[in-house]
Parts: sequence; C-alpha cells; structure tokens
Amino acid sequence: MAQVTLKQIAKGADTSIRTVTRALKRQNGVSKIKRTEILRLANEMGYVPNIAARNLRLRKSNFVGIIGGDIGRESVFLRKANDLQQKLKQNGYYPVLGGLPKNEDLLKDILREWAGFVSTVIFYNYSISNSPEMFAGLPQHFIFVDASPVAGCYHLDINRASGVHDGVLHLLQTGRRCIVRCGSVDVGRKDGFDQAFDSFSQSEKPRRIHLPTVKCNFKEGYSMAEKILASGADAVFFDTDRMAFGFLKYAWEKRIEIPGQIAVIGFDDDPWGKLSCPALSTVAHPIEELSEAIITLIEQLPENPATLTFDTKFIRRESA
Amino acid sequence: MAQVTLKQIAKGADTSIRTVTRALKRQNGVSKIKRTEILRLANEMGYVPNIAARNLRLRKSNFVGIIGGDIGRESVFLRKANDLQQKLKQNGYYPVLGGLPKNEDLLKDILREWAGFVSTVIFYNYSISNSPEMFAGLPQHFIFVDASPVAGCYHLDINRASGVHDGVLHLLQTGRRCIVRCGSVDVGRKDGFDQAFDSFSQSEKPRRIHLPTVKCNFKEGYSMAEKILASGADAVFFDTDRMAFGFLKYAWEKRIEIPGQIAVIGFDDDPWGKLSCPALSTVAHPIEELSEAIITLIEQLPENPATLTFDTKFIRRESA
DNA sequence: TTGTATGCGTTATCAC
DNA sequence: GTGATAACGCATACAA
Repeated sequence: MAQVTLKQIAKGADTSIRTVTRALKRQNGVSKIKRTEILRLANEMGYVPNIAARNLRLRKSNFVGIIGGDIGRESVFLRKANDLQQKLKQNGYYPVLGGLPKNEDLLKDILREWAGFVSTVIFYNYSISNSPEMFAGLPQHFIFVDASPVAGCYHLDINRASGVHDGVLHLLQTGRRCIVRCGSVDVGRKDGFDQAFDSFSQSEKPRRIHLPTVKCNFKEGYSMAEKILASGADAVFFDTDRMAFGFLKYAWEKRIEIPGQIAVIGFDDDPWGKLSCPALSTVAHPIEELSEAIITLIEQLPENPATLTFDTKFIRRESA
Repeated sequence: MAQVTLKQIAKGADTSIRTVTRALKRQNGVSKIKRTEILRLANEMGYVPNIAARNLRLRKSNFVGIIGGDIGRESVFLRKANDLQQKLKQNGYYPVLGGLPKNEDLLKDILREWAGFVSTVIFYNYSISNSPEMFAGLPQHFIFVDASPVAGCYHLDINRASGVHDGVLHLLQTGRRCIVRCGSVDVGRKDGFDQAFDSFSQSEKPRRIHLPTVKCNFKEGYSMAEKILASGADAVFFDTDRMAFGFLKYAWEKRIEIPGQIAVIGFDDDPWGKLSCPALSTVAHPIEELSEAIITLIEQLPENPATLTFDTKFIRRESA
C-alpha cells in the first residue's frame, strides 16, 4: 500500500502541500504555471489520494456494511444484497460484507473491526437473541431489514401477507376449492392465507388445510407431496419456493399434471422459478423498494427512528 | 461516526495515551491499579478502536476488494465470491464489493476510492480491453481470476477442458455415439470436447456435431432443442447449465426421455442443477481451490507473479 | 497567490 | 512504570 503522497508532489514541484491540494482540487488561487506543473507531476507520479487518511480527517466514509445470510446459500438475501449493491454504487457507496456471524460476540468483533471504515451497517434477516442494547455503544448507524426490532434503530419491514393473500385469492377465484398451506408457523404468510379466504365471499365454503413443516426446503417439499395429494387438495401454497421445487420434482416423477390436477404457488421468487417445469407462480419480496429506502436512509438519517413496511407481490406463472 | 478515543480514556483515567494503549493491548509495564481502572473505563465509555486511524498508521488493511460480475445475475461468480467471503472471514479479512464497472475509467475511479482501504483487489472474469498498464500506477495488489492476462500481476486460471473431457468421455463410455456440443467458440470447452474423442479409442468412430450459439442462455437452449433432436444426437453437451435448462424445458414439454433418448451435460454446476427434472449432470468450477489460493496469495504475495491453473470437474447426476 | 501549522486517532520510539 | 512526542496522509483555518 505504498502510495505517492501530496508531500512528495509538493517536494517535486518545489512548492507546498497547500498549493498542491488547491491545484488537484481545481480550487482557484493557483497560478497557471504551478497548476499545470503540479497536475503533470501528479499524473506522472501516479498520485492517488489515501481515502483512509481523508476519512480520518473528515470523519466520514462511503463504505456501508452488510450483515446477513451467506450470499449463495440463501438466494433471497443474495438478491437483496445484489440490488442494494447496485444502488449503493450509483450513489458512490461501496458495500463491505460481514456474512452472518455465529454469535453476538463475533458480530461485535466485526463491528469493531469496521469502526472508522463503515458508518452505516445494514442487517438482513437478523434475529437478535439476547442483547439488543449492544448496538447502543457502537459507533455505527444501524438499519434493520426484515429483522427483529431493536430500540432506537431504523427498521424496514416486509409484509408477507399481501402477496400471499393475492396468490391464494387467485387460486380461489380460478375455482380451486381445497387449498393446502405447507410450511412453518409464520405469522405473515398465515395471515395472508387466511385473509384471502375472508375476502373471498362465496356461498360454498372452500376448504383449507395446514400441513406443518420444519425446514421448508426442497427435500421436505418432496417428502410432503404424497400427503398433500392424498388430502384431495386441488391447490397448494408453499412457504418457500424451494419446497415447491421439491413438490414439482415429485409431480414430475409421478407424472402429475400441474396446474391441471393441482395448482402450486411458492414464496420468495427464487430465480429458478422461471426455469422450472412448469414455471413456478410465487410471491416476490419488495427488493428494489427496500434498497431505495436504504439509500434514502443512508443519505440522511431522520431524527426519530421509525419502521417502514413494504408489501410482497404475487407473480403468476405456469403453475397456478 | 463519533467515537470514544484513547485520549478521552487517558483523560478520564488521569494518565497518558501510552499507558492506555499498554493496558488495552495487555502489554506489560502497567501497574495493576491503573490497568484495571483503564479497562473498566474503556468498557464503560464503550471504546472501539478507529481502524481507519490504525490502518493509516500501520499502512495496511484487512479489507479485500472484489471486482466482478453482479452477484445474483451470474451465479457462478456469485458462488466464487461467496466461498471467498467465507474464507476471507476465517482469516480476518472482509470483502468490499465493486461490481463490474462499465468501462475502465469507472474501474479506475473505484480503485482510487479504495486506496488506503483496500490493499488487494481480486478480479473475477475481467477482460481488460485496452490498457493493462493502468494497473501499474495503482497502489493495490491485483489478483486476476479467470481473466485476461495482465503483465506483472498474479493469475489464477481455470482449465475448462479437464471437466468437459471427463464428461464427454463418460458419454462415449456409456455408449453414446453422436454427441452435439452446443455453445459459443470457447477454446477450453472445445479442447476438452475434442480431447475426449481422442482418448476414446474404438474401432467405430463416434460422431460429433457443433451447433454454435451466441448468448448461451435458457432461451437459446430451448430454441436450439429442435435442431439438436433433429440431428439424431443421443447426447448433448451445453456450454452453460442455463442453456441445458432450456433444453430440459423443451424436453419436458415434448415428453422426451432424458437420459433415455438423449443424455445431457451442462457446464457451471448451477445449484439449480441438483433440483431440476431430471437433475443435471454438469462440470463444476474449482471454486474452493481458487479461494484457498487467493487467501494464500493475500497472506503472502510471492516475489514473482505467476499463473496457477485449476481444473474443472465433471459431476454426474441423472441427465447423463 | 502562496505557505505554515494543526488535528483526525492510532502506534511506537525514546527518554525519564 | 510512565509520559511526551513524532509520525501515518489529508484537509483546512489562518496568516503572509
């Protein structure tokens, strides 16, 4: 990290640091001769400002920390992080990745190691287990996205109910009369599911069945398929796309027609949903809206931390 | 970014900065009384060292820059970046993301903005168009992964031929006699393909057909399907998994048996390949080996920049 | 138009 | 055991 410094340029141009900065920043108050000479020299020597020194002096930084699930594993987080990265870049910020620390001591270590570099930290899907007060002592600002509430911090919440409501209502309106919900006991999705039945007023009451699962992954979707089909359902909503993919695999093997015999809707808008056979109807996270809100917060944090909520959206494809 | 400083602690403990650092770093030469008092105070005031100042002083940093395809879009880059992130973290480094700049001026801007923060920059899949000499003037070290050669820099190359060779040889050894390669004119993959035919010695010469494509994406795989099947091939190798998925979609729609009627092998080891119907045989990048090599390089850069090469590997699943 | 001097927060040398 | 003090590279108030 050996760099050319202002001092060296000043020495080379036989002038002072002050004049060099003036010339480089194109401020006025420098004679034409000195200016051109300094600019030439700076270019020749390959001067690059040391941002660490600048930030130390200015007490600010354009690096933003991200704490969240491992990119690659969890593709929802990944897409959020990716979208945020794009928008950060457009605004002159750069993301620093911290992964998902195993415990809060490790988290604190990371935040300490970021002090002075990173002024704002974004938390994705982070559930604080025991000590939310730990954030009070740290020098950074914190923005929590889809995470458990921490007093005095900024929050961006995701309304899972809205998209599920629209998806399930779609199932009802297209004549499905026995709908399974397959997943864990997530309040948001459950609410959306139930609300759809409420807003669908019909003389004949459609049936709803809840089949609880634990991991909500591909394997579980596959293994639940038999039970789902045995229930006589003509539609199924999965809490995750991955689970839905497992069901699709089973249906493919047993040559079960989708959506003919049974309609399928997932949740997360996993990019593979466009590629699957059939293409998977799903519920999408408000990814872009979240990133935009984060940028706004970074640019200017409001006085009083508040919670903003963003709706999920139903996306219809072939499977429903 | 207002932080508690050593000065403040020193003032509070009625001592000097030097003694405070000694106590905090658990160096000897501090009386028990002062030490406990300082430690207590530092904890109470919530002292966190300013890493910008430390790095400025020490002229080093534990932030590593990553330049490469947008995470999320390109899942191969994504998985490489993810794996690298894990290993960086284990070694006390943090990745800073720069995305893929549209042109070299933007790239230079990014590298300038990182000066003093980021001492090593990893380039993934970066093709330098015109001015490789630009890297000479920058203060960082550069490691190029699967990228076009830049003089005086460290390179990690990917041998695409090895995995393709093994996959195609597998096709030949399992009795396939007419194999299509579908993709762009990539030298590595082509070599592997041809080498497999060379190393397969049989009296009856198997046929090989090359169908060129441009984008190598899902859509193209789908649209090429008809031509591939019309060629009478009993196996097909796609330059990318995404293209293979397009073919799988077509086959699913037309109820073509895979691998019964035609075997399919892709390239990239896209995670979706484990979930697809049928699960896709593919060629995997040497992701972990690359990350490990990068860590080694970061920890200690050798005197003379050299190029290391890593082999791709065939992964057999249901489709072949 | 130009230069001097100070401080950002840390580390580390050197003297007491 | 302790404490001045000088860097690291940059920005800027304040002379000259």
